[in-house]
Amino acid sequence: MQARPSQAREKLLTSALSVIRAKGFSATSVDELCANAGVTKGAFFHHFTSKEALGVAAADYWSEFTGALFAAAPYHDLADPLDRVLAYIDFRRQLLAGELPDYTCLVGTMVQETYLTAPQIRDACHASIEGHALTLVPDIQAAMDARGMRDAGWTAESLALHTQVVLQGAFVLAKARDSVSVAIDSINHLKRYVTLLFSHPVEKAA
Amino acid sequence: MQARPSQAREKLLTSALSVIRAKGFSATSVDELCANAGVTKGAFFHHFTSKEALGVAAADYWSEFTGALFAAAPYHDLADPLDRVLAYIDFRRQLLAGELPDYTCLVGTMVQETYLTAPQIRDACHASIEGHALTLVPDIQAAMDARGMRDAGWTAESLALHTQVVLQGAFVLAKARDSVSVAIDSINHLKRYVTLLFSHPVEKAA
DNA sequence: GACTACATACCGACCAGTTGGTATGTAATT
DNA sequence: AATTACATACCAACTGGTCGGTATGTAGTC
Repeated sequence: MQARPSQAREKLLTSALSVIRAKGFSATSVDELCANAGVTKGAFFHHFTSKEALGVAAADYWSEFTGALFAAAPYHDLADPLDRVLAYIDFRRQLLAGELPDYTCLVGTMVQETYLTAPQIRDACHASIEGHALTLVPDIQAAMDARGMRDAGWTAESLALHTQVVLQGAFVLAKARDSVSVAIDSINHLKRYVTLLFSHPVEKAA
Repeated sequence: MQARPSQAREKLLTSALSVIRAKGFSATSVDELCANAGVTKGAFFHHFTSKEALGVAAADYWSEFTGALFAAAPYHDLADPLDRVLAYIDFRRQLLAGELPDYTCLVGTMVQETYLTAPQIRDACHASIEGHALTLVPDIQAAMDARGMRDAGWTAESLALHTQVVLQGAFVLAKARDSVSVAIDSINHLKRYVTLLFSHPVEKAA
């Protein structure tokens, strides 16, 4: 389909994932990205019309990457929907290995810098987070239905988003403390919350 | 005590709070900061040795600002420690008014960009978050002690940090969605969690 | 209270290096 | 020959930061 298969684009996107997660989007220069990827500036602007366009493409690339990662994860194999949700949380905790830039979230980092100045990047980050969160909704809803939780005062979607809130916040505090332990603690709190939600008798919404 | 009271420094710090929260630290230039504050570049570098030094000063300024805000907040007046913790969460939810840059956290935004490249800023951000979280520990601990919760499997400090995790994460998702509602939902989940933690019979740690 | 000595607060022109982006060329594939 | 995928050279604007200078104060001395 192409004269030469595009290697530069892939290399630039791969570099973008690591460099932007380490330094942030604004502080990452096009030159630095090119150097890290081992390509020239001409190649960069051949594949991306602007730095902002690369940001959008990087967020999309991140969505594909994480989509494949979680689709192949083992937590889907469990029979009970609540077990799957809890195993998802365990899986997220297991992912916290290596150095900070290796396990933090690209789109969570980018959206903080760009939500006002680059709406297209913000939208791509939003789609990435939202898309991932929505994969949890069917299991949460099934667990609620199995227990006849109708008027719980919260929705499956809001709990799915809350898991992402905890994870994003955990990354922020992990960066501030330069330590993963606070993130692990918070994920444990999250798992305890979900367990309590489904073990407690249903309370009437206020 | 001084020849002329330094107006430029104060104006620069005030500007820094709003501009950095809107655009991020890296994307905020010294020139822009000066223009926003109505001072010259000479004044900037008279008061701050570098842009990074301003970042540190802004984080410290933020700590003072928020310290005064929460010290004067009404949730301290309640008699029961658990009520104080829950009222703190309510207070945080009430603060989510106005536009996004008005209620988001300066140090949470800054630390994401600087945790690897500017350790001094990271440390100042860390101190700000940590210092605030620690103000919650005595009330949480008192609530635990009142219920004889010894081996709960979590500590007062970890729960205090978890509240900050939820808040920071809520800001991230609010920016991504350009909507405050997801933040409110997550704070409600947090309050529900704390309520459940203290209403549930103590479980043995695994 | 006038003079000296000095400190602080601020100004704005200027600098070298970097920024995102462009214009033009070339080599391989179809 | 046309298209794609790069490479090289280059640019105007902007970056953080410097520097000489000025205006305005305070403190001590006489």
